[in-house]
Amino acid sequence: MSRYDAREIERKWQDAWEAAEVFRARHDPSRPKYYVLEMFPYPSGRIHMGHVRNYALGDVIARFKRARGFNVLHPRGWDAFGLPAENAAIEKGVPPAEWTYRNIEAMRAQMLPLGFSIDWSREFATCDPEYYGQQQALFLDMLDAGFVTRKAAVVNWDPVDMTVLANEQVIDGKGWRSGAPVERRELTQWFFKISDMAGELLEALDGLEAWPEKVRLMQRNWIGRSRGLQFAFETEGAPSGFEALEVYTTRPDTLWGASFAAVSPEHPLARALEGDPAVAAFLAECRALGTSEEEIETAEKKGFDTGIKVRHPFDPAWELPVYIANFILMDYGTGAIFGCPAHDQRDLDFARKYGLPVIDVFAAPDSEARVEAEAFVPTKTEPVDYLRPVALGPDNSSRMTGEQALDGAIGFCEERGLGAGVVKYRLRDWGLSRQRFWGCPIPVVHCSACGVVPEKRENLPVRLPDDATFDKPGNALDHHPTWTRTTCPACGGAARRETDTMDTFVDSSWYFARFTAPGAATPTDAAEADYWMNVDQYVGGIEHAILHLLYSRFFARAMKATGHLPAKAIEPFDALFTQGMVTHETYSTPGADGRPLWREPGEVVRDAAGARLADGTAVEIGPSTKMSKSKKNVVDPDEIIARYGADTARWFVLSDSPPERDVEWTAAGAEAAHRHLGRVWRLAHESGADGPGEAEAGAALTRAAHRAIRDVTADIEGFAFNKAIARLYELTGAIGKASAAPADERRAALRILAQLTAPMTPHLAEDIWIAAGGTGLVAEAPWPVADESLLTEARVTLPVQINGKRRAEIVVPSGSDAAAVEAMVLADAAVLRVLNGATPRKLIVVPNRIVNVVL
RNA sequence: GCGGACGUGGCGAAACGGUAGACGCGGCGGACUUAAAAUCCGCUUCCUUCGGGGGUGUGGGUUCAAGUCCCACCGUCCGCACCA
Repeated sequence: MSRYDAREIERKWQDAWEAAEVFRARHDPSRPKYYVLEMFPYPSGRIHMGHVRNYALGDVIARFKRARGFNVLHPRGWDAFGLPAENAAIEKGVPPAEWTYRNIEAMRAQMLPLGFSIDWSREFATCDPEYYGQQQALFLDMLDAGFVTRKAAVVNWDPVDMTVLANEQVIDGKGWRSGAPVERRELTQWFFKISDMAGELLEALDGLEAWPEKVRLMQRNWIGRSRGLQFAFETEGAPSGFEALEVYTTRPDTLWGASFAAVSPEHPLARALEGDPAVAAFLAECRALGTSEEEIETAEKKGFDTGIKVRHPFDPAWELPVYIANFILMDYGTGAIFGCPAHDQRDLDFARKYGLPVIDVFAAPDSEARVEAEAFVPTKTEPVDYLRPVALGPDNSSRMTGEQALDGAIGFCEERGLGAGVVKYRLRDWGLSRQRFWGCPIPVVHCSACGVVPEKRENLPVRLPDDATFDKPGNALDHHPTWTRTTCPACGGAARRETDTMDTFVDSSWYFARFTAPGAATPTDAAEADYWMNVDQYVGGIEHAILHLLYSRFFARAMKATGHLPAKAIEPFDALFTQGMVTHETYSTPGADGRPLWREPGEVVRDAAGARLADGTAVEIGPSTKMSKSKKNVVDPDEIIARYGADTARWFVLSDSPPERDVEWTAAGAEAAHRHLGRVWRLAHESGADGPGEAEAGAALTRAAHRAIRDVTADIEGFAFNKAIARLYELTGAIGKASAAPADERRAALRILAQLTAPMTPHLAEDIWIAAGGTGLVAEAPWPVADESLLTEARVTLPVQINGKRRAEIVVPSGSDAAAVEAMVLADAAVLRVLNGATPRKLIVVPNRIVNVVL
């Protein structure tokens, strides 16, 4: 072999790793474990550069920790249930299981050449009956333990996917997957009672110090804690059963500014009035308006005066009208509010429209201004002057912050029995029922005699049928001729299976625990879970910042409560890293209809002057965006591996940007990465001069190698992989220039380079390790340790600033004390020239760094 | 509107409050070659009268010293939002 042949090298070392079972994770209590996990992929059929980056990042950590002496668990599986498989079944007639497993085969075949240090013996797919059967067992345990409930609920109905969506899966009023506007339907649904855990899930965020602050903040906002007053208005003229109207408010301090009350169109009171044709017409109008929050938000505020009155809690003689209003959400608080137009823009718009009074409760300090067109809504931490406080502030003044006023108002109302301070959360229960075929069947049966009955544990898994047909819309399980027929586990009579399957977020909420014992006959194995949990480092995309991570945190708690995880695992991910995307320039030529015609990078010839097609057509270069099929700015990992090898792809996605930021894939960058690896290969294989060499050059090289050990180690630990790579470029350059160094020292430096580069380019590292006289596998070699005595230079160059401007530099022995440095500075010719006879007022000497002369 | 992140050469980016621009891309020059490719070496923030002078979005401030800390503003991106 006379040049760098990535393909041959990579195949050879992958075989060697496999033969030695280097990456097989074995329970070994004598060694500290380290569990590194990347978010598992959906088997769409092809891997993309985003996968390569995600797994390259995780592999650096896994290989580094292994070299540092940890017993590393680095597994991979497949998030295999979901709609695309059913869509394929509908469109192409391929059974979902066949489509899915075929995709898994294809993607695994694409992944293996990348040489990730995965323990493939633990691989599973969530659609394996062995996995989802355990998930069913887990579900039954959670049902027994009270974490699951079944309730009639207004649900988000996706009319395209024909399924129910969790609130969390509705984005801007549209289904997160289909993008179709969501409709509202009432169904009986299965729920995980995650809202019961809202407070705990919120508080525990504080302990997740190795999570990005951004993710913790997003979860905090999602859980949405608020404190306020819940109280009941006494009603006048309401139907029987509605003598009181429960209201929740976060601003009880504005009660003196109340001018109306309003209920949601879905409020029971509104429904009770629906017999009135006018009410019915208004409610119909509200429903026709659409149900997305976005539509509700942008619609004109409309209300219907019910004629009912409520008494103001502070003054029974003061009556407020009760409206049904289209902007009140049933899901938040009690679905009923009081309106304070002066301090809420929605209420103000509403009051202006219906001629209701606007009563100022507070104003900016010392301001005479009163609310006109815009409501006055200061932050709750800002002090304001209360014109009519419910209670005075802490210092008996009417000037206080909203928070102080809130405390005072809650206290005032509680003392008089007018209401209670309560904490509410925005987080709602997690609806897990899906009316789809390709998911984990919910293991219960419906018996006409016994009602809803859990399936017996010994009958698990409740398997999906292999012979479903997809010629009708809706749930193929419902259409199956025999699958739904079963016997009741309680009475033995004829019964019908539940045909709802589970949200795929359930599958991904515990897979990390299953990896600790993928073959166990129970969901987890206590000893294995105790040894391997928690995930020490989780790596994935920011798009999962809320749903997947919140659900997993909930599941971990429920699994602890049901005996499936140890107490330490209630927060399953000790550290989280969210990586950026892989982007690429976009290329387009003018299309016939005036819209851009997107061009693949392969069609485009790019040079300094611009870009054009092979036939010379000018190509417009657009901004670099996430690689996507629609814009065709996609680079296929297969092609890159075929042309340059896996190490080049790995090196490039790690090298150019910090991992949390987006990285732009460029053809020139990939070329450069490959060129560098070729250079490393040549350095190891070209026959350097034998013989004694020059001791000084050897010493300098050895020092450079040990500095690289120190720096690369620190950079990897700090996730600064781009900086680690910069240090490796430097070390490579130093070896290349050290042709005069003794051969032994040169080879020692090459072995250090092999070890330091192994997390990024593991195949090439093995190759140069052997070439430089290493024994065994780098993948099994301990991480090198820097020799402290080699890290300091004998002399350092200190810049000398005069009044903060750099004017000279002096060379002093490393570690010189301040007095010695001062003397040298004051004797320096360049310094004396600038001083021009002046006497410095002060000399600041920062040892080994800098000197500043102050005049 | 609220919350957060960010703003540094032609580009991707470095920089415990201590020489701004490490490292890479691109560019320029050179070596090798009949030539090219490959490879290697050097230069590459801007201005400059070659002495220097300016420079990290803008304007202030703190400090011996500010890309870094503080205040205000401008811009970009992300998250949340008629949430009572």
